[in-house]
Amino acid sequence: MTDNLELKMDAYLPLRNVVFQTLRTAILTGELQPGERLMELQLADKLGVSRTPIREAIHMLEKEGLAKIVPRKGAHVAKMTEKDLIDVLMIRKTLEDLALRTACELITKDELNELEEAMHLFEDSTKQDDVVKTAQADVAFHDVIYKAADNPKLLNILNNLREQMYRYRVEYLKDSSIFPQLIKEHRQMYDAIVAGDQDAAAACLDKHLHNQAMAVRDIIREQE
Amino acid sequence: MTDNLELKMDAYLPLRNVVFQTLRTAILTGELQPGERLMELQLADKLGVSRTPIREAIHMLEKEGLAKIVPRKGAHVAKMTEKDLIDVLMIRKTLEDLALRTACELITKDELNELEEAMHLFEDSTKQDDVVKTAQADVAFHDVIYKAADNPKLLNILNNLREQMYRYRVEYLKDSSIFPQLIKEHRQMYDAIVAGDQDAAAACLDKHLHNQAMAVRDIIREQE
DNA sequence: GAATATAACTATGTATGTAAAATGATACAA
DNA sequence: TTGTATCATTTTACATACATAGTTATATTC
Repeated sequence: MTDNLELKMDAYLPLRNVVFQTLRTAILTGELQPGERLMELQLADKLGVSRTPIREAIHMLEKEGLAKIVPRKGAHVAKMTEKDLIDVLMIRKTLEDLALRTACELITKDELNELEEAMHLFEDSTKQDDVVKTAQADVAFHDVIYKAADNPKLLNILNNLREQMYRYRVEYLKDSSIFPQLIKEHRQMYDAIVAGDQDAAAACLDKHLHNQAMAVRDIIREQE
Repeated sequence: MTDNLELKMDAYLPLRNVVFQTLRTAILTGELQPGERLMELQLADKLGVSRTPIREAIHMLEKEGLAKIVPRKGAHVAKMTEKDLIDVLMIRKTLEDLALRTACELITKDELNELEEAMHLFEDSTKQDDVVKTAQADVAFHDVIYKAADNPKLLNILNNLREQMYRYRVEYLKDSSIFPQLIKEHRQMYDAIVAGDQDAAAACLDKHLHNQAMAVRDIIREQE
């Protein structure tokens, strides 16, 4: 485990949330790797807080599917097997399709502008060689779509499922040769949404997801 | 709030799990009603444990969508608005369809027998005038189907979504005049699965869900 | 040398004390 | 009567101490 976990005490938020964000980021960026143990005392020491907020943050991580808690044994960063990937993907495919189609129907002019902007921000980010930023911009693009579907519960589930895969995907995003493909897919999706063509948008999403899945699968296979 | 919450210390489980189960049951049976506050000290007193396991149990309830925690203000039993119902239903419809179709493909002989047994157990329970038992038998029937889909993540999400609605449904199940309809729907679904007819099963499920939705909607409207 | 028992240690589970925030009540002023 | 300020109370948030389960290492026995 890395030694440089540090709390950002920006705003006044409950400590558990700050700890949660800190650990979450560490997991998503690969600083804390799948399978790595999350020990309360150790983390409390490292972050300079007591065990209580650490405990609560770990429970929050479990809720997000990023950690696994085994009673009386402790917690570790959740690992993903190939079966897990298939399972998650099956659900994502179904729900992303639902979100996308709903968004096609409900999306407003303002949200379309937002989507266009998010698309451009993503394209810009790919030129800057900053993996984390690119990943965030990608998430932001899809988030605009999900939000347009106006179903917070759905948004929440999709974010959870996505996170579980995305932390395996950071590695893959370091290979900048895939950016043109991603940009193309985003543009196609945007165009289909503007045209209100649900089927076209859905087809595009399917391809997009498939590509992600292949990348994550390769990384999982390497680890096994 | 009722005064007769009591812990069942059956097995050796972490206290937080026991507390969680106790509170969960109380919410699902309506003993703790939507909107009712969940205060740590009060519950700790009532259940004869310290505040820590109560706190952790409440967080587990939040994860299940049964409680809502507001930082520095406390927790209460989650309330469902009509919009929430529509949102949840949209997701359930999609995912139950996925689970059912997958189950149609993967279900084994043994699981088919299990399903038939669960169906009969449900029918028996309706003759016994025990609402809780009937509700459980209904859940058990659908669980067999979900389990056959062999996707634990999907099972988990579906259970969560179902729970959020089911606690509103207990009232409705007290009206025994609806039992014949439910029994018929279960039988149709069973037959369709045995025949491997995905579309027929899905159509049946859709009707089943629709009926549930109407019942829950009425109860939500009454409360508003 | 292998196997089992036991003891030391580590990490989680639970209880409790203290601090800080939010709420509600009461008093006073406009 | 309404609005504001202050204070008491309630409740959560965090820290810490103690209890117990689980793990590992060591010693003893066969």
